[in-house]
Formats: sequence, structure tokens, C-alpha cells
Amino acid sequence: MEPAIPITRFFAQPDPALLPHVSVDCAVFGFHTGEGELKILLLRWKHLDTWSLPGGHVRRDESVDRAAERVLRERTGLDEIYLQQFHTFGGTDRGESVLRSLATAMGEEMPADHWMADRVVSIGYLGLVNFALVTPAADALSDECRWWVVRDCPPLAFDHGDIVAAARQTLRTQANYLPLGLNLLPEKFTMPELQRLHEAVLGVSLDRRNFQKRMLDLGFIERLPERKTGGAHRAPYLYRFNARASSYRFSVRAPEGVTDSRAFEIPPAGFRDGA
Amino acid sequence: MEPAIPITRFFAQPDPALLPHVSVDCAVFGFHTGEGELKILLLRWKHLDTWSLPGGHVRRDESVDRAAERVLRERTGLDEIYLQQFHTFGGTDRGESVLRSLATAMGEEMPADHWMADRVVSIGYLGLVNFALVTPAADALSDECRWWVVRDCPPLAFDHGDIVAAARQTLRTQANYLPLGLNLLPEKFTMPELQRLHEAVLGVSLDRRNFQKRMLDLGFIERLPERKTGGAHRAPYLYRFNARASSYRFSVRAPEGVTDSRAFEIPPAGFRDGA
DNA sequence: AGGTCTTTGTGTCTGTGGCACACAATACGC
DNA sequence: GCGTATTGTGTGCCACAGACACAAAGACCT
Repeated sequence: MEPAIPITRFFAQPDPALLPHVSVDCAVFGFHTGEGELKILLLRWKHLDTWSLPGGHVRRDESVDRAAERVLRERTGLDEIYLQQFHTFGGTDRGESVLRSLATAMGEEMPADHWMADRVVSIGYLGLVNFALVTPAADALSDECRWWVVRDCPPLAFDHGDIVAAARQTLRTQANYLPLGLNLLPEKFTMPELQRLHEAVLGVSLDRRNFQKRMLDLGFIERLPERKTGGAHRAPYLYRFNARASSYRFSVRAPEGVTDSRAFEIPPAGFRDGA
Repeated sequence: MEPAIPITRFFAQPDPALLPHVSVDCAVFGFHTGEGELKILLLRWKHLDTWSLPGGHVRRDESVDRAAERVLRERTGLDEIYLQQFHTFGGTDRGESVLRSLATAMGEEMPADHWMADRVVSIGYLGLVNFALVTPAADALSDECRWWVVRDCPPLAFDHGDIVAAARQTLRTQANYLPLGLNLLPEKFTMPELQRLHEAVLGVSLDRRNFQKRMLDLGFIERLPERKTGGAHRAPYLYRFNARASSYRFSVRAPEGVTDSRAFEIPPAGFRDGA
């Protein structure tokens, strides 16, 4: 894809194509159906044993949303990804000094007033992907890009720990009203798989029977005639998300994910049709 | 408060105390109990018949949250304001050329590469204030600062129309679970006043009896022995928000307003206590 | 003073949905 | 064939939202 970029470029003069002081950071979640674990995509910095979220600066010719899409395309190989902005992190010290450590470790020079070590406001994006389709790829500043089980996340650089915590909270609140599995599961899935996904996101155990009823009542999924054979015990039916659910795929959502669809609106109390 | 700042300063060299490319815009809502109208605070640009949201650049020595607080302190005279970040607007053209029109109209010079006309990513904040306590004050670039009935909002500069629309949507989703009136109403208020506030925010009419029941069930307000006399017809009781509700006042909230309190969490489906 | 009108305070009924829990059906291993 | 684990389906209870009835209170009229 991208041509290899010389490392020195990052510690040289400002790149005129990039907008300083603004970056995007993406908390990308995937779900491993076999293990039943929620995972997150992390990068390991070159020469440092430090992990962080995939992210990067915004190009002057792209919107912030597009920047997040580009970052994720480069890290995952996927072109269409569910992405949602969820919060912007703008503290005065978000750990920019990590970049100095990196430069030192790489034997590079970083001027005292270097633009990348300047204060950066970071816009957090929540990404949901089909685990099986992702091919993690490191970037110019990192050695490794791989999935981590969210429960066993390593310490993260900058304030990325806070960003992950906020992303997980966003995920939890949305789990009850959104077709969460739509972007995280393969096309066909079983009810137990969907349930384990919800349990991993919410961090609680759910009643099997009530869960199934609720999922079907939401009207997002439909049962197929086929069953999943091969496993022990009774063969579960396969399900898939229907057209109603699919209308949510790939859309970068407005504030709180509630602007553009009825499904996101929490019904008001005491509502009456009369004017 | 602030010393008067010479206009030319804004069109001179970059202010080293400010962080370029990043700004905050505040959608500040108030509720006029008498009129029963939801209002929003707007500024009119000097020499132009154009209105916009109060906002400004972020200082290098303050967090983004603090910047929003500072802007609102300057515009309203209030020190403690309910503020919540709700979305970041980062399109490639958010209407920065308005600033060029302004400079021209004021007979000022604005260099082609001027820092203020450069692309800006803006972080939107939702503010809720007690209407009666606000003393609107214009800033150095505006002639006038005043309340507008939200329904009759004039066209706004930049993409501020989108920002207001997003803020109103955020308000609507939160109206059902948050002590909305806590920050918008005076200390003591009647049930009809609270209801009119909710109706103004939601844009629907609500059943009086069910509304009262619901509000009391939420446990945020308590009835006082006093009644509001003077008006015609039966004198309504006065209510006030209790300690439980007050814990939400003045906190700049985390993503989607759901991170730091149970009250913001939407209960999961199929929840069970067992591990 | 009594009647009328409007607004507020309180209660009832019903439908829906969440949640706890029971039972039948299916697939595998012995 | 039988036991065990898992899945599919149903039932009852309770809380709550929503529709609606009726009583109480204050101001104004005659």
C-alpha cells in the first residue's frame, strides 16, 4: 500500500500536508468467536516496550472522519469499517514526551520545538470490525500490530488507557439498542455466539432465554433454516442480520450515535401524539 | 474582567499563548420560565449581520474543557456552569472564510496565510444555565450577545447550524434520564414549569399526570410544603432538586455523559447478578 | 355567597417488556 | 440405549409507561 517512509521524516521539519495539534486515535474492537473474547488492536512502538492505539495526524485535505478511516484502512487492510467518533481528549499534557523517548531510543535528533512533540488534541474513534477479515499491519513508527484480549490489555502510552476505558463504556451503553454483532460477527452466527459477544462487552452474564427473546424482538436478526453442525450437543440455528440492521453498517455516526436513526433514540417519557 | 483587546491583535501575528487549529464552540441553553421557551446564547459579529455560537481558541496552558469554561465565564458572567462535550466537528471547510469577510468589513488586513483563517477543528460543548442569572456579554469580535428562542434561530456562520442541531439532539436523548431542570431552572420551581421545559426540549406535548409520576419516581426532586401563590387557578406546589440530583451539577462529563454515574447507564437487557 | 372555569393533585386500569424459571428437543459419547 | 450438556420454546410475576377519571383549589363572575 503505502510506500515505506524513512523514519527520519518524522523527526524532520513539519510535514505541510498534515494539520498540527490534531490527531485521531482509534479503539478498534474485534470479537474472536472461538475464544469468546473481545479484542482490541494495538501497536508496539519501535525500540520501546510500549503499546498504544492506532492513530495519526489529520491531513489538511481530509476531514477528521476520513483521517480515522485512513488510519484504519492502513492498519487493518479493510476498506469499509464501522467507525464512530465518541470523545475528544484535550488535556494539557497527554504524554507527548513519549515521542522524545522514542526519538532518543532510535538515535534520532528531535529539536526542542519539534511539531510532533507539541501539544496534541486527539479525537477518539470507536471501530468495530469482523475479526477474521483483519490483517494487522504496523506503521512506520511501530514494530508490531496485533490483537489483545481487552481484559488483559497492557499499559498504554499517552492517555490511551483513558481512551480505551471511554470507548468500552460507549460500547456498553450501545450494546442494548444497537445491532452490535453486525460489525463484529461473521455473516452467519449462532445465538450463543451473539450472547457471548454481548456478555464480553457488558461484562456480565446474561440469561440465555431472555437474551434470545430480546434479540429477536429488536427485529435486527433473522433465523436461517440451517443449523451449525459439527459441535457437540444440540445443533444451534444460524442467524444473520437483516436489511433493517444493515442500514447501520459503515456509517460514521453523529453525536452519541443518536442523530440519524430512530433506533438510537430513547423514547421520551409521557409521549403523546397530540400537538 | 478581561481588559479590552485591540482588534488589530486578532489579525496580527499568531498569538503564542493560543493553540492553533483547535477551538471550542458552546451551545448554551437557557429556559425562560415565563415564556416557556428554550433559548440559546448567540453572538453577532461586528459589522456583519451574522450570528454564531460563543467560542474561541484554546490556550496552550488550559485543557479543552477549561477553555470551554473560560469562554462561558466571559460570555455569561457565571463561574460554575454545567458543561458537557458532545461532538467534535472536523470537516475540511467549516467556513473559515467568514473571518476574511469580517476582516474586510472592519478594514483590517488579513495575510493570506493568517493563522486564524487556517483550518480549525472545533469541539462542541453543551451548556445549561439558569436563564435568570446570565448577563450576556459580547466579545472583542462581536457587537452583541443575546438569547434567541431556539425555534426561531437565525442562520448561523460556519457550521454552527449543524452544531446546534447536534446539541439539541443530545439534549433530547438525555431529557428522559437526567435531572435536566437542575441546571436550567431556578432553585424552586413548579411541576408545570418543569413539564414545559421538557416539552420544549423534546418538541412534543406530554401527559401532565404521567409526567409528574415519572419525575417523582426518578427520585431527583422533592416537594416543598410551600405553594406558588399569585397566579390564577389552583396554586401549584413548589419542588426542588435533591442531593441525589445535585451530584450531577457542574461536572464536565465524559463521553456521552455516561461514564461517571449509574444514572446515565442504560440498564442492560437480560442482566443477571451471577458471575 | 354560590356558581363556573381553569388548573393542579391523586388514583385506576391496561398493555408491554424485563426477568426468573420450567420443560421439551437435539446431538454427542459411553 | 442412556446420560449429559446444550439449545429451542413457553409461562408467570412484576414494574412501568401510557390512557384516562375524578376530586381539590384558586380566581372571577353574577
